[in-house]
Amino acid sequence: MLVNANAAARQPIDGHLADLAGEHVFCSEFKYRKGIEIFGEGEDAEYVYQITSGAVRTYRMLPDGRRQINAFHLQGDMFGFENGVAHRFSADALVETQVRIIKRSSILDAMQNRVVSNKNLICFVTQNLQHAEDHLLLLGRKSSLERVATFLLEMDERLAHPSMMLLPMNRRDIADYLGLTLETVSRALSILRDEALLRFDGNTQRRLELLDRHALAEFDV
Amino acid sequence: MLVNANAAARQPIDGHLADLAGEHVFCSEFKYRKGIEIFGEGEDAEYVYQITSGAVRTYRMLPDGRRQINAFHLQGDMFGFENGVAHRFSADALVETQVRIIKRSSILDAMQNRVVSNKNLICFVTQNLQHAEDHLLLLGRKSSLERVATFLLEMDERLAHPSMMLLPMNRRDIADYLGLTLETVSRALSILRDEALLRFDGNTQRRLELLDRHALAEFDV
DNA sequence: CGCGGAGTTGATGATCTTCAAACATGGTGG
DNA sequence: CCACCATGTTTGAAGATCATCAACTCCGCG
Repeated sequence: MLVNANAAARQPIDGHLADLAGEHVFCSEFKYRKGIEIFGEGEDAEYVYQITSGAVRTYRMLPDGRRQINAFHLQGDMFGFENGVAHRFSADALVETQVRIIKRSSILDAMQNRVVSNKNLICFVTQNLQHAEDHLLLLGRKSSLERVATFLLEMDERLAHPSMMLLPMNRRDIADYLGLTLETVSRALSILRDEALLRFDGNTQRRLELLDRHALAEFDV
Repeated sequence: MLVNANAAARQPIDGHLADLAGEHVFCSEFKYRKGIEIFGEGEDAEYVYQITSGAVRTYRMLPDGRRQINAFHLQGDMFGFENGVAHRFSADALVETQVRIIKRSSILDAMQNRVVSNKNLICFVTQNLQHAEDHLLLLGRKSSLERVATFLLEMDERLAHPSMMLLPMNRRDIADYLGLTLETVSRALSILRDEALLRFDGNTQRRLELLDRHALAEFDV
């Protein structure tokens, strides 16, 4: 927060998770199959995670099954930071996903010994905060069309503006991220397609191309 | 907008802000009248703020006037932290408010010289993040009654469970915090009053007493 | 082939917003 | 001390948006 994160807004750290805690710390690589839980709400927050490939959703649930997805994490992103001893939300792999993990205690030790790159660590937490704050505006004040347009532009940017975008999540995940139902998301996408702002690749529903980013940005407010 | 405030004598402080930057840093005290802007979106993020008395709202606005309040800050809270050079939000005094301010650069220098309590700094950012994440769930997935009940319990806790609670914000502020309209907030409060979960003090609308915190917590999910 | 998961589309309904009116409150000045 | 006005709040009625329920299609896969 207090440090300048400038251009590399989406790049949490300079490359490797180990940089965060100096060269003294080991990382392990883990692989999760599609749909598998990486950690659950209430579990001990023992590790911090960085995605090397794949995609992850972090979310909270209400007792009656309502779910709010806080964020989708893609390649290079880190997640799992906690203040307390337990995770306050859950994380699942959206697709086959590979992660580096590092023990939280390693980072804490490293901090104690002043070998941590504090700037990077704080930048990362602040990025999560800024993303959450942007999302508050979306959830509190945007219409369904605006939410979907915002979502498409966010994914487009994070996937580096590919000509053909492959969404790693289904309609329900998008809906639970945007505070809508999957039907409303589907309807909004159909409207944007009918307005020629995007098109789907053949008969697929997850491979799509943004045809008019400028017009989408107007929807985005 | 520091021009509107009266500068008090420079003095060392104790409490969080001082912990953050060590004992070497000085703070000024400023006072803002009700409704006055403390800083605006896009302005240089030169200072960090801590409330000694009063209350502050931080918020973002869309071009057409829609507003989302991210948080209400009360006595002891800090706000105004940013990653970049500019504020990403605005902040106004809700009531007559006194704040301590410290130059961001002081904290940055202190970090450089390793005199900052890094743990505290990261904890602070993480606390903001956790509040935002809780609020995502509220905005994305809770009904109007649930939102208002959650809000009342949050204020109750932050004001240390007073027998009589004095809200420093009006209905519109509450609505813009909860992603509702002021009418919906008013209706929800009337329902909770009719159900004897709370009562207003006399004919006032901002002084109220929670009569059944347990029942409110059930609404809160 | 048939089955199940994912997505689309339509009809209906609930919740919340919008528009409007009435009332209360608190400060100001005659 | 009271009239007066701006601001804030409540309440009602009507309307819009989104959710729910349901039917159907498409595709992948055993």
